[in-house]
Formats: sequence, structure tokens, C-alpha cells
Amino acid sequence: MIVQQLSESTEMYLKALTELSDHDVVAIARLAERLGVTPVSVNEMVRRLSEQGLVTHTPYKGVALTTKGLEAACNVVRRQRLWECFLYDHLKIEWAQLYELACSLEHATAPEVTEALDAFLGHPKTCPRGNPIPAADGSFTPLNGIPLSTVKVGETVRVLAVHATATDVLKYLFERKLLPGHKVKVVEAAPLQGPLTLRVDGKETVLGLSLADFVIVESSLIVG
Amino acid sequence: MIVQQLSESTEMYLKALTELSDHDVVAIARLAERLGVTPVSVNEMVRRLSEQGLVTHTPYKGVALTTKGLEAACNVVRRQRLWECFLYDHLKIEWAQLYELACSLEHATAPEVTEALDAFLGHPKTCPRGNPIPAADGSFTPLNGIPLSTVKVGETVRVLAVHATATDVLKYLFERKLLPGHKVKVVEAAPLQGPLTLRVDGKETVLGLSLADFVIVESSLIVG
DNA sequence: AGGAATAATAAGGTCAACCATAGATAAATT
DNA sequence: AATTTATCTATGGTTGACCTTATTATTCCT
Repeated sequence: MIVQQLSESTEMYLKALTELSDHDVVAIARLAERLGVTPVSVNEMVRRLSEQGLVTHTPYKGVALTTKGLEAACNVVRRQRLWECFLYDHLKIEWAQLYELACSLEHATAPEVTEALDAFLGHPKTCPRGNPIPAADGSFTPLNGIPLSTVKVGETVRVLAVHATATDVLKYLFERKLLPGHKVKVVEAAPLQGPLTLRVDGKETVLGLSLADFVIVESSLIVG
Repeated sequence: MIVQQLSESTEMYLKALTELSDHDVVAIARLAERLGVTPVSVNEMVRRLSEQGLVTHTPYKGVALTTKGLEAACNVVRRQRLWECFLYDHLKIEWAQLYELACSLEHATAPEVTEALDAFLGHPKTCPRGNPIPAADGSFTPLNGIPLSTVKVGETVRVLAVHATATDVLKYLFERKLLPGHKVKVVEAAPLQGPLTLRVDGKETVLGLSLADFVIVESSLIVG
């Protein structure tokens, strides 16, 4: 399938859609929130995207990627995550900045550069945030994990990936060592959707639930 | 001096200006030609650029970069040429495609990435086309060369750099081995601004004068 | 069933960077 | 001096991606 040249804005919408679509359809408001624009603007843009056949929009329900849209989105995500690898492994860029810096580069990357970069990096499977890198054909193994916010008190789990993208959020998580590979014990969960008390790397931290949503952990718990 | 965020279009204009300014002022028509837009559009854009203090425009004479504009332009050129190095040396991208691919990446490159890339590459002095890479402070040693089109018949010179940017032109020059480091003998120059007959790498080639303008060679000739 | 919250639509506006056409002005050439 | 060529300004038009404000429609919750 031929995927034509997409505008930067289109790419941002596609990426936001893949990143938000745990549930199959995404509400206009969620998109607006993520992209920092008004719902009215999202509505307009969604109309344009559906005219291009990239998404389907069911009024009052939400937006979903079409097959074509998913393919295009995978390409975008692939480019972005490959750049994250390069920036981290070779340029030693700060972990929290990776998403934002890779995002700009992504928009400017031609197919031949993507493939050459993939080869240069040795065909990495995941980005430094732990998320899988789609293959050139768009296929990828989804993460088999659950949000930290759903883990029961007393359990110890390993961080698989971080779904956050904003630099300040990433910085906050980094400072608390909530990074792929690290072990986390949920010590306490405050009532009324209150924050979690965690033990990470021997240190206790308190983390808001909405932040804990961004941290994806192995679904099988660690005993001991 | 603070150089604010420049638009992609602004960066293209600045780059075109540095690349065309052998003579101090550049005619509107030359810019229009290089950038593939109409002279009217260039006029508009030049007005915007001069409002930003990046260029000075003397009506009916031409456009020149200000100190501020030159500084911004050096930054742009620096980013572009560092990417050319990376794409060539590490990603093994085709020589003729370097300019175009690096150009897109350049627009999307944050300062911290530029400096990290420079360090990763080992602070290269020139890009694969032979052009100097400005330092972080904007300083750089200009090429001490002359266009191949001005070399006398019978002389042998060494190629220093190639000033072309269009992929098809670069491909043409590459196929004829008119690359930095290669020796060229001017065998014959056809009258009436006709093409040059050259000997490069033991093979004879004919090259139009306007193409020979793009090839910069050492000003001191090679004897024998 | 009724009201609150959420979504959609309509209308009009902005901004950057282009476009074309046409008329005015300056410069270069004859 | 007259003509040609290059350049400048004016006017109006387009496109993509946003914005605001206001109205209408739908869904959800009590």
C-alpha cells in the first residue's frame, strides 16, 4: 500500500492515536488534551484525516485508525523510536529529552535514512523507554504489560516501559528511577484514587495515580 | 547574541544566501531561481527577513546577510554539514543524496543534538562535499579555491569541494568522479563558453561550463 | 424523564508562505 | 534619448492548521 507524504501535523495525530488507543476508539477530547489544541481544531483535523482515509470517526463515539492509518502510524513510530535509540546510545542525550528531540527528527526522515539507521543501530527491538519498535513492514509485538496503577499493594513488579512523552513527566519518572528494567514494590495505595507509595531501588517514593498509569510493568509479579 | 527559532523557510533563504554570496549582494532573481519560487515571493520573504534583522535589502541592487543573519546562517550550515557527515560515514547513504537528506534533518535539529553529533563525529572539519563546517561559534575557514571553470587549458588541479546541492547535479558529478581529492586535467575548452574536456582518473569527460562552476579546485596547480 | 456533561457544527478570524497579474520604477543597453 | 530588462509594489487569491464564540445534538447520570 502506498503511503503518501504526510504533514507534520498529520504525523502527530497518528502518533497520538496509536499511543492513546488502548481502548480501540479515542475520544476527541483525549486527542485535544494530548496534542494541546482545542477540541474544535481536533474535529476539523479529524475530518481531514478521514477524508484521506487514515481514520474513521463515529460521531459522539470517537476516532480510530484505519488499516492504512495504522500502517502510516507504525512508520512514524518506527522512525521516532529508532531516533530515540540513536540519540541515547550514541549521542548520550538525556533520557527525559529523547522523545521530544526524536519527534522533531522523525518528521524529517526519508525512508532510506530510516532503513540505514535501523541497520546502523543493529535492528533494535525496543526504544530506551522500553516500547517496541515496529518492523519495516509495520508488524510489531505489543507490550505484554499492565499499568503500575493497577498493581495490588504488596506486589513487586519489573518496569517494562514508560508511555509518557512530555519531557517534564519523563524527567520526574527518571528521578524516581521508574525506568525499564527496574524493580518496583507497591507499598501502599492511598484511598480515593490517591497516590501510590513505592519502593524503587531501595528508596521510597510517592507517585500520583495518573503518573503510575504511564508506567507499564510486567503482568507476572515477582515473588520475594 | 540570541538567535530565535527560525522557520524552515527562513533557514532555506539564509542557506541559499550564504551559498550564493560569492559576490556580496545576491539578486532577487538568483534567490528565486535557487529556491524554486517566483521573484515576487522572494520579495515578500526578503521584506520579512529584513524586518527580523537578518538581511539588508537595497532595492534594485540585491540582498545581503547582516551580522545576525550570517551567524544564524552559519548555524544552519553547520547542522546541515554535520548531518551530511553522519549520513555518509555511518549510514553509508549515497553521496549524491546527502545534501537533500541532511537538509530535512537540519531543520529539525535542536542545539544539544548538534553539539552531541559534532562530538560523536569527532569534530569534523569538512563535509563529504568538501565544504568547511563552521564551528559552534560561527567561525570557519573559507575555502581557498577557484571554480574549475576558470582553470586554464593544460593545467592539472585537485578538487577541493563541490558547491552543487541538487541531487541530480551531484549524481552527474559523482559519475564523472568530480569529487573532493580527485585530480583533474583541463584538456580542452570549447569556444563561446562551450564545455570543457577533462581528464579525471584516467578517463576523458566533457563538462558544461555552468557545471564546472560548481566544482571548486585548489588555486595552486599541480605540476606534471 | 430531565438536566449536566460531552460532542458536533457553523461562522468568522489569524498567520505564514506561497501563487498570479498588473502597473510603476530604476538600470542597463543600444 | 529611447527602449528593453530587471525589479518593486499593490492587490487579491490559496492552503493548512490553528483559533474563538455560539448553537445544536447526543449521551450519560441521577
